[in-house]
Parts: sequence; structure tokens; C-alpha cells
Amino acid sequence: MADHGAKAALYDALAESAKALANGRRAELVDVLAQGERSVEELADEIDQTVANTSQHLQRLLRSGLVESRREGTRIYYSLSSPVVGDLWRTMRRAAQEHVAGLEQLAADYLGDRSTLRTITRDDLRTRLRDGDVVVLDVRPEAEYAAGHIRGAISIPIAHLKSRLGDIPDGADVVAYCRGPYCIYADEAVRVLKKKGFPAARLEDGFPEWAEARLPVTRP
Amino acid sequence: MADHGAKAALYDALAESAKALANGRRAELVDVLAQGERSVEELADEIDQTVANTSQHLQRLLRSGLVESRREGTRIYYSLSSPVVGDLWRTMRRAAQEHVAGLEQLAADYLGDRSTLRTITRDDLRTRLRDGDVVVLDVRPEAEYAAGHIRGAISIPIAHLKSRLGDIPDGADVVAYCRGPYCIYADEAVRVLKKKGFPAARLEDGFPEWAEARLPVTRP
DNA sequence: GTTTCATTCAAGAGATCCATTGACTAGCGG
DNA sequence: CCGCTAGTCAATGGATCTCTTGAATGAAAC
Repeated sequence: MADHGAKAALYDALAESAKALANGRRAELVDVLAQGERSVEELADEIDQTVANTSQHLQRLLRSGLVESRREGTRIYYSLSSPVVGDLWRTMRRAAQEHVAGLEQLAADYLGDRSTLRTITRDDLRTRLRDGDVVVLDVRPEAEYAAGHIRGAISIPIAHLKSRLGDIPDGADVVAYCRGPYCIYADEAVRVLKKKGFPAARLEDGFPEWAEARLPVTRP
Repeated sequence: MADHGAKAALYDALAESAKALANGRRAELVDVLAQGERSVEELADEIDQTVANTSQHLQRLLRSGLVESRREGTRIYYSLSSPVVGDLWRTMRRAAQEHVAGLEQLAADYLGDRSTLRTITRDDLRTRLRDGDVVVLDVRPEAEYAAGHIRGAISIPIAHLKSRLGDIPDGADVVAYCRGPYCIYADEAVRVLKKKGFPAARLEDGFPEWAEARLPVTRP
């Protein structure tokens, strides 16, 4: 990144967007921000880091231009600068999925055994939504549901699922979804629902992927 | 990347594909490899680095899984592991274009003034190709043309353009293309052709983007 | 076997990155 | 004004990255 020719400088700048994502904590941040804007403290909580450290990472993302911030009273809210950033994150994830060695094992270590959970694809869900024979359950935090969700989905954040099972029509066929393929909320929801006798399945990935595929959504 | 929880480890691994591209020199390497496989020495030459340094960067890309290598006699050829890697690079570039501050200036510094060059879009070129009223000129090195090119294009590497102007039908409407939006070859070609009286234009980007858009190509 | 060529390996200096800590600031409520 | 809360800044030490140099490998040519 020194005085080494115009071409080198140009490619250094192009690599900036990769540098911004070249850290696990920042990747987590972008993954959460893909669901909607968040304050620093909330983000720190999500990624299990101190507020100071989270703030530094956010500054870095800010400098790269991938995220924006706005102040509201005493709080500062961060959000992705544009949908392209979400695309970038998902493409990166796909590349890692296909090529990074050991990723499957790490995913299994974090997510546990998914083999006993029924998984359905976006296309499946779309046709079943059209036929109307399914209850779609958004188990993300309320704010994320509010910022946008699959059209027709109902919101029961995973934390309240057990106490709000009554909200789900008896014996309904439930499809749960959350933030994306590496989010555990939907898995947990399916486990809970199965135990309670619902024929539940999880959507293969989350809301951002549904939206990217231009499938029907509801936005504020 | 230590012993900090399964979730952190997973996201660290996801960030690996970004780390692989988080360097200007490696970005250049991937940009060239998107045109087809190359030996270490050729690559070193393209990115203006020592062979040793280039080799180290290639090892890093190899470890990340984004590229593969094969030995042929005394030479080792590197190539992208899959089309996803090309997608990743182009998405990254798009994100940088939209969000990295100062990129436009750096591009101008390297590419010079493009405002006097006529540029046409992929869609334009496709319709004009169908109508058959245009000569498409691939000015990349011969090997890259051989590895795949726009259907119907003729090959005159930029280095030989001046001495092979006779290969172009007199007064033909020429569209030149090369590796991508940050490649200077097509710009140079258009400047040369204009000086010689051809009504020349450059394609807005290069062969990989044409192929990604599933437009007609010829492959070996 | 020796030479030659393409590539990799090993070691080191300088820069950058990252988590931690503690101090600092900006807005708000009193 | 004081104190409180949400974030940021600055400094630190240890890890990682990047380029350089020179030596080591591996396959072919002589």
C-alpha cells in the first residue's frame, strides 16, 4: 500500500472491501446487520465482544464504506450501506462453503447435528405458501421481523417460543426460519416444536437469502 | 482464531475466503487467473513482483482453497478452483466500486482519461452481434483467447495490434474487449484504432463478465 | 551425473492487525 | 451544573502479514 505504481494502488483499493470482511468478528457483524440496523451495544452482545472492541471493528467497516451509522439521541445505529454488501457477504460465504477446508466440521461443532431436522428449500416453501397449507414462523428477535420478513410469516422470537406455543394453530405444519444458514434459532425452534408434536421443518437459509431471491416479503 | 467458542471459530473460517482476497497482489492474481490458468513466472510478471513473493501469495490462495495447481514437467500451473471464485472477485469489485472512497480517482490515475473513448454495454454488443454489423476484437494474450472468448471474436493481442491492422476488414466497426473493467488493453486498442480511422469502441467490461452473463462464448 | 530452470522454503525486518485496558466525549435527565 | 449512559479514543503487547534475500528442491536437459 505504498508508492508502488498506479495499478498496485488501484488493486489495493479494490482489496479494501475484502479486508473489511477479513475477520471473523466483522463477518459476524455484517451477518447481523444484514437483518437490519443495530446499536453498538446490541452488536457487541451478539458477537460476544466488549463494546470497545466492537466499536473499533465498526469503525473499520465504516472506513471501508461497507456500513453507515446514524446517531439517535445517545445511541448510534449501524447498518449496511447497500444491498451489495449483503451480496458480498453471501457470496463470500458460498465461496468458503465450497472451498475452505474444515468448514463443515466447524459448522457441525457449532450447529450440532442437523440430520434429524427436516429442511426445506426456498422453492419448496414458495409453492407451499401459494397452496396455503403451511405456517411460516419467524424466530428472530422482534426488531428483525419488523425490519422485514417473509410475507405471511408470524413472529415468535426464539426466546419466547415455549411460552407462546398457543399462537400456533393446533397441528399446523410449521416451517421456521431465522437469519441464515449458520443461525441456530430455527434449528432450536424445530427441536422444540417437534417435541410438542408439531410436524416442523426449517428453511434451508434465512430471510436475507429469501429477499435476495426476490421472493415475496413484507417490509415496513 | 484461538479457542474462543464454536461460533467464533465458524465465522473465522467463513472469513478465510475474504482474507485470501484481502491483499492487492492476490486480487491481481485472481483477476488474471479468471482468464485461465497460468504458471508462477507468468503470474509474477503480470503483477510486477518477484517469483518468490508471487509463489508465497499463491500458496496462501492455495491454502484457502480458492485456487488449485497442477504440475506439468518443470512448470506449475495455477487456476481458480471454481466459478464461484470468479463470482466472489467480481462481487468484491462491485462492492469496492460502490463504497470504497477514492477508488474512482485511483482508477483514473491508472487507466487515464476514458471519457474520449466510446463504450458499449454487453447488451448493446449482443444485439449488434446478432445483426452481424460489428467486428469483435479480443486483445488479450493469445493463451487467454484460446481458453475462451466471445463467440465470433477475432484475436489480436494488444502487443501485435499495430502490425496486424491488416487482419481487420477495412472500415469495419470494431468493438475491443479484454480482461475486465480495470484492464487497459481495450482502451489502448481503441486509441490505436481510432488513430487509424476505424470507428472503434470498447466493451464496458471483459470476457469473464460476458461469460458470467451467460452470453454466447466459444470454449476449447 | 551435472547443469539448468521453475518453483518452493526459511529466516528476518517492518508494518499492520487485534483484544484489552483505562481515559475521554457527547447527549440526556435531573 | 452533576451524574449517567452509550460510544469512542489512545496506548499497549502479542500475533499475523508482507516483502526481501538466499538457499534448497524437483524435474528435465545435457
